[in-house]
Amino acid sequence: MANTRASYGRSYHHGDLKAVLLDETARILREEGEEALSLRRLAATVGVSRTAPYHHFKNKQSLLCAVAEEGFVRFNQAIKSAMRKSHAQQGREIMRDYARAYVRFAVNNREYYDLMYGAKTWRSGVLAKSLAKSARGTLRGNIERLQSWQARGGIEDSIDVAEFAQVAWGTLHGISRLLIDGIYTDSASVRRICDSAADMLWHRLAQER
Amino acid sequence: MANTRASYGRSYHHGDLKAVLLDETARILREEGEEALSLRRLAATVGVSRTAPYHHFKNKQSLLCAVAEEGFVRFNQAIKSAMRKSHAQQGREIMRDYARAYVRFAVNNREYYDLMYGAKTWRSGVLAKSLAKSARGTLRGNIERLQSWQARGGIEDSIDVAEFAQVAWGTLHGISRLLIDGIYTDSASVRRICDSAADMLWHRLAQER
DNA sequence: CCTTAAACTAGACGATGTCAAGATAAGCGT
DNA sequence: ACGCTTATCTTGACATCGTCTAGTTTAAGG
Repeated sequence: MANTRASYGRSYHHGDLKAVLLDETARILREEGEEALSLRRLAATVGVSRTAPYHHFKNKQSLLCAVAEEGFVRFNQAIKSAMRKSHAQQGREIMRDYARAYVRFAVNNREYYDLMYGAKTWRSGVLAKSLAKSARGTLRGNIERLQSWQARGGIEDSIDVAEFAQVAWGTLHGISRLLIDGIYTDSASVRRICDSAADMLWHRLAQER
Repeated sequence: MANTRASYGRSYHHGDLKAVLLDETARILREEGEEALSLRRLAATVGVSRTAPYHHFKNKQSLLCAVAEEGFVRFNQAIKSAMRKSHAQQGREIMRDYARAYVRFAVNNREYYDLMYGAKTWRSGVLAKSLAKSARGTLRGNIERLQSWQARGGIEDSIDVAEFAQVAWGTLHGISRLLIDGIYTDSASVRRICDSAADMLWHRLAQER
């Protein structure tokens, strides 16, 4: 039902276990929350013994990291696709579309977003290497896009775009987290908050200090 | 050593268990991380049987919520104290001092901040009532301060201060989270990022769209 | 067809959160 | 001073969890 990737085989050798585990993990996280995810239950749901997952992932943490990595792929796709569809011309509109796409992804894919930027994921050390590459690749991409924009004269020279990119990231991340964690009172006004943040960011870019 | 609140009694009736549990929980979270916190170990450290804590807290979650609540108290104190000490006159400087104080608290008291705005805390339902009061009290206080400021002419009338307060909260929360979770590459430039964010927020307040 | 290695299973261990039932002692009215 | 009540603390027990070790099954390649 929720298996977008593969059907369950019935043989002793499952044939596709790794992919199915990734999908099912994401499903459980989305529908039942992090607390409800246990390797044993996961294995049982998928129809396999409790230790089978250990032949594909070193431990629970590394399974979660793999899911997170998939999250980064999906995130980059979502943003790229949103910006391709956008027919915004002015910077202000572009920024709004970006902010909306960012927050929309986070809210609609919280099971991935939680892992992508969760403390546990980032503090687990070893695994974080390829993760850090994914995440910092995204940030670096943003910075480079801003730099080339600045070179073409679209952004004031006095702006430190690296610093700006970090602030912008923080802003969108914070709004996303407050929404995901259910802390904002009125999640009805997401749109307005997003636009307001985007305008503020754009203002910062469009004029000197 | 780390017990700022009470000494351990030796009698059958501990005498001060609840307070000691709160302190020791915060200590473990700070020094060893969330993963390392188990009620059993906590009880053992404090010199009490494993089920003793259940006479003071319904379960693990409600212990954590109590710690979070203490976090809100400390947070409000920290901010108030910082703003009292600040001799900033212009809005820009005030905003900078506020941003610095906010992020500084989050980073220096991550064990509390994590709980205060952690998903688990907020999704645990029942307990959240008094928590929500604490948290939203803070937001409401900010909004009211901005409103009175606006009434006195310090802020453009066209600004929706409630909306602004939420964006500002998101921005500072996001920066704090990225720092706490170890996602920012260079946490050395915290100061610059904070100031940059503050300036951006102030800009938004100080001029019409 | 036989070997090798990948994929999977069963069993076991220690740790955890929490419930139920009992032990202790502090406080209070008499 | 004494007994009762009740808050506080303990031991025992259970289900669940992550993960290790040692075996079993099957796919694949020479």
